[in-house]
Amino acid sequence: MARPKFADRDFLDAALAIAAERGPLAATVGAIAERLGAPVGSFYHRFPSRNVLLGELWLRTVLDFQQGITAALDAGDGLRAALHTPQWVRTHLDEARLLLLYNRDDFLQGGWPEALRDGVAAQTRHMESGFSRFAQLVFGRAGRDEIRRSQFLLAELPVGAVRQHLQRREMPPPIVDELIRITYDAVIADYRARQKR
Amino acid sequence: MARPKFADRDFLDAALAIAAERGPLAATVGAIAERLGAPVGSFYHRFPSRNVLLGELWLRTVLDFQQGITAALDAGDGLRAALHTPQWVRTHLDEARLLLLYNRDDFLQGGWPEALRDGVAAQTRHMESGFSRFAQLVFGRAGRDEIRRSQFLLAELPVGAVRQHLQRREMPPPIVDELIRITYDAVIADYRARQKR
DNA sequence: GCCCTTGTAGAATATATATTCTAGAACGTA
DNA sequence: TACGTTCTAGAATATATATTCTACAAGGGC
Repeated sequence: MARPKFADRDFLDAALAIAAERGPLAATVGAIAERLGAPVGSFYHRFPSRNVLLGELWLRTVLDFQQGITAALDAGDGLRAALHTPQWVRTHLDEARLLLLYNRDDFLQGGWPEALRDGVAAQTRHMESGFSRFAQLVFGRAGRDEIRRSQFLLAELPVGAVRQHLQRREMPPPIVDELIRITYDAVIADYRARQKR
Repeated sequence: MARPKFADRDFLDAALAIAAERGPLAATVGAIAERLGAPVGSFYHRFPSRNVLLGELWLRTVLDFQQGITAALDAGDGLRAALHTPQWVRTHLDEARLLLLYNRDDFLQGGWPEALRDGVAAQTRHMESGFSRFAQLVFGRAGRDEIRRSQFLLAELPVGAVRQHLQRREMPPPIVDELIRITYDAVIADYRARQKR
């Protein structure tokens, strides 16, 4: 038995399942290895530390999530970008719990490992550029106020609307999309009305 | 030195400060005692366990928070109830971080202690009755759809709008109240429009 | 067939943290 | 003033968890 019996991927998936079920804290090295039937030695052959594993899991997840929003922005469809969150949550319940129910920094213990700093910084930039693009798209301008409204419509609003369902491990019902839609229209209409004054 | 040098309150306050600064996980018994200059023995004279301390801290905080919302509902002012969150956050930054940035069940480790179960259950009921009252007040009815909209306007929306500022430890700027107001009006207007059809 | 590389396997170790335990001090009271 | 209760004080203990270490096995290249 020397050729790979477990892949990096297996450990990441096991950690995801545990974190989604019982919170990131429960994703201990022991629990992950046990769920996979692997010895902890194998774990440390793949990952230098628990924090690196969790960090990579978080990054892989957030990248997948953001991809849908980016695609909607590429298509010039702001509303679809805002509605991406409930959509994605419906098909990625476990990943969504991990990503939307915990703060990035409480997810792993101690700080982010040096090795992933760049990845996190890149992700942050990508997110910020998303807000800018959204602002430009729906408000025609990306100043302080427009960016703030974009954060609200693209992130705070959809995540907020979806949270209680995630907590209960349920798929978000249609009313969630409806509330997002209503708010989306209202904030944009308000902005335009304000421009006239 | 035998008469009380430290009160229950002191431990709760120390725990709050640490939790607000570095997250609830950092509020270890050792850290709390150290911050206070108290020995851990004194801690265990007041509280049977760390979980009970954290639980009591959470309960005392949520009760204070809810009081303002209840008062607004008593006055029949739905918008003020929705705007209570940013208001309260401005004057209770530490408490707000603790309450709004973490899930109730991730806040303490393991489950809630038996001794506090009743308190938590009462709090849940109080919250639910708040949603009902709000629904009745602004929608004139408290059915499934009206309750869901109330949760959105009273909880998800204000908490979502305030979150990024809490994470940065900053007071929410006026735009937050503005966004809440806009959304509030829009969701209610939409509901009324829907009634006519 | 022999050896080297890559993993498996799981015991050993280090550390953090909650909790318990033993000693002793101060205040109020008889 | 002697005593008991209430706390302070901090050492001792138990446990969970990350991480390291040692042993060995299987497949591939020589």
